[in-house]
Amino acid sequence: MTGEGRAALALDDGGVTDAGAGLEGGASSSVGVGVGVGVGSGPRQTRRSTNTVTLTDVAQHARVSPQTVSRSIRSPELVSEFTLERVRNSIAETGYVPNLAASNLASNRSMTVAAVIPAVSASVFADALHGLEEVLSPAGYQLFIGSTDYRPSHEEELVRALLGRRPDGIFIVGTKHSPNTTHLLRESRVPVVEAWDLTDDPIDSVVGFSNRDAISALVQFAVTRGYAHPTFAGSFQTGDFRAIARRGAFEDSVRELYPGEPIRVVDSGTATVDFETGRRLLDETLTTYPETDVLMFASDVFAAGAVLECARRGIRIPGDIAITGFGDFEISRHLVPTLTTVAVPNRQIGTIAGELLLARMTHRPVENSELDLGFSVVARESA
Amino acid sequence: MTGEGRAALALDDGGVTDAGAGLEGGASSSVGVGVGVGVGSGPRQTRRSTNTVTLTDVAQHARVSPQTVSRSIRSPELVSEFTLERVRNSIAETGYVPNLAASNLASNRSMTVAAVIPAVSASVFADALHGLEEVLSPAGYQLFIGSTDYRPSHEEELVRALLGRRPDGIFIVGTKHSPNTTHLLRESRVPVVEAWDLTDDPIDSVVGFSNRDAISALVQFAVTRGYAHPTFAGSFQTGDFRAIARRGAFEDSVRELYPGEPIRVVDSGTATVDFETGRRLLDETLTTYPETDVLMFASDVFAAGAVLECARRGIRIPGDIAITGFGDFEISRHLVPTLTTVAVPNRQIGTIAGELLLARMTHRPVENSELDLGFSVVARESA
DNA sequence: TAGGCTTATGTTAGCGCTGCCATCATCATC
DNA sequence: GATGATGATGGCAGCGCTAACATAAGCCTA
Repeated sequence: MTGEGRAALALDDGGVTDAGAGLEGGASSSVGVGVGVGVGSGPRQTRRSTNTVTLTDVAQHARVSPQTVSRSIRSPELVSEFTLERVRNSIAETGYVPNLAASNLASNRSMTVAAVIPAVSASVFADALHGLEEVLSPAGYQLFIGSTDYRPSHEEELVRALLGRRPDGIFIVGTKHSPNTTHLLRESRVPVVEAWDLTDDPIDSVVGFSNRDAISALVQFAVTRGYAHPTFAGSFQTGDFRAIARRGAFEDSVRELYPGEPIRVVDSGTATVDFETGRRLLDETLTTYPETDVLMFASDVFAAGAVLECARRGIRIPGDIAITGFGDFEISRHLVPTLTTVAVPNRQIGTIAGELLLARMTHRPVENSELDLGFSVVARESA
Repeated sequence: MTGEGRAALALDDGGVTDAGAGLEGGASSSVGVGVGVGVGSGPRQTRRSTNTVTLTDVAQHARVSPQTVSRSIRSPELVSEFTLERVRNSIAETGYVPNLAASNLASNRSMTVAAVIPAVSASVFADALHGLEEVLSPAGYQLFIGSTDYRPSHEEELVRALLGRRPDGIFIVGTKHSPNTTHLLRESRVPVVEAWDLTDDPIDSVVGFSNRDAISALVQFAVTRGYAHPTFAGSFQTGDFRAIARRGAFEDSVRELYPGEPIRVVDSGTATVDFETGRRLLDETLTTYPETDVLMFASDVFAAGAVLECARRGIRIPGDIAITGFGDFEISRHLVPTLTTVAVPNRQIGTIAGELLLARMTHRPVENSELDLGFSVVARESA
């Protein structure tokens, strides 16, 4: 360890008080609107604490009615060229920033979409969010993100809080929710897209693929390649219904396709999805089920950790043991050996969900609101 | 390729119209509030389009005033046990979800924090977001996320839109912004934390580390280890000021520490930060600057791509060429060989920024609002 | 030139909530 | 028993904006 950067923490109580914000910047600001300073005669002093510029201020400055300013912003085609010009100048000169909370309240549209995901830092969901944003942002919608950390109890609380913001649409990962969550979402009358899995009983719309079928296909693949002793490894924490579905699919498939073969599953419990856990899962597999000839991981991340560990230990893949992953992350086609896995349309889940929501929110007809985006088994060197 | 999941797209106009949401769920809903359906005598029909339950509905149901319901939610300690109980029941029975837009408007606090980041899918920022959320969520704040895609023009537009939601705090990556963006943020009078770099002229607060010093330390490290011909590789697109700062630091350090040595930089331009680009950068380095004995990447992702490519080609690390990264991603300590890199407090940037914002938003005094969290060079096998 | 149509702007009344104050009952204090 | 302090609740107005209607001016047609 060379070079250690300076560090200087220290928060919470101390001497220096909050400063900084009150700098009263450049030339273009502050109309002469003397509100907020008890002007004397009025029946009661106004409540405006922050002396921000309002639509009315802009209207006065441009010598038009507030409504005209509102129109200039929301539907400029209804306003004459001349007036529009004046209003625009006033907006620039006053530094007006519309208060969307007020707009939301008055118009009953928030121009937001709420996204409920298990974890922001999981790249698969980040990809989907990216896709969502890509579609919604140009249409003027903003994304509200909440993460559940795979805790169903937290999900309900979160959904409740997000609904409080009156989003125009909701994107939620997973198709299994608590009864209350489902009820809340149904009652909200807001377009909802459930993602990442399929279900017979959607709240509204679904965009995903069958986690069960994907694993079945992978087991089928193992059969075709002649592997005799498959083991499944992953972390199956209570709230991660997709991982649990995959595990169930593995068990069923093995029963069906490997009659007589014992069902081997290695579970890391609540461990995070990272390379380290992949190594540990490999380790546990090798000691617990040394007969394993194909080790199927519930995520490419685990698989990658295992592949790297094998490289370190000199275990040959697929010679000594074959390895498969799930997700087709970018790393998988760069590993040595490259990783056999299941490709899943992460990004596309986001974009398609976004388009679906957009159609719903603008009351455009939607042909199909239960979309199976499919998956594909990607055969590479590791199996 | 085996097993191809079914797919069934098709959006936009078609026959079937929007259905689904209007299921009028379980037993516990709908008070007898006959609004929304022109009731006849009133001077004008009300505007309430969605017949959602309001605070007034709950109040009527509980036979108390709206104010008491509001209090029961926001400061229950002011309400008697008996009343509280009744109100809580009414809330549950009516399925009331508070409208936070109205609350925001009336109270002038939105209980939201806006986060402006270059890209959601970049794991470093996802980590910071995670940290932010971890701190803000328990305090009741929600996160509004906007991504700029490294386009400064987009940043301004985004900040404007986010300010429209009247966040109580703002987290923004980077310390270099357009004059307009800076002006907007200053004028907003909202606590702002700029992150991921340091600056002499912050808008308000800063939490980060010196990208320049980090690279200098790394070059210094290269000197100590006896490397003679360093090359820097990365993608330095226009809006990524941190990458550009690192590049500049590399150039300056080489001038200082390797007098007479030419400055070797390989630039992949606007290429995305992924393993593939890392491989290409390695390739370009080997052909353009074959004399390179230590190749320093602007990100661990590039470095990992290069390390894997070397494994494939049989290039020995650090024997034939030494490699360093930046960021200390999880993969770096699992690669073979493990990667020498610079550890940067991603997650911590988020948590510290969150605490800072929280202090500011609750008007607690803050001792130091310019925090250098430091970095550390992590020496591993690859160099 | 009256009547209707179109276009541009203004007026009014809330959207659902909370800040501020007023009110009223209860209790301790002198 | 009058006084004030305390606790619990209600009334009123207004946050900043927009839907819905009203109005005014210009234009066309017969």
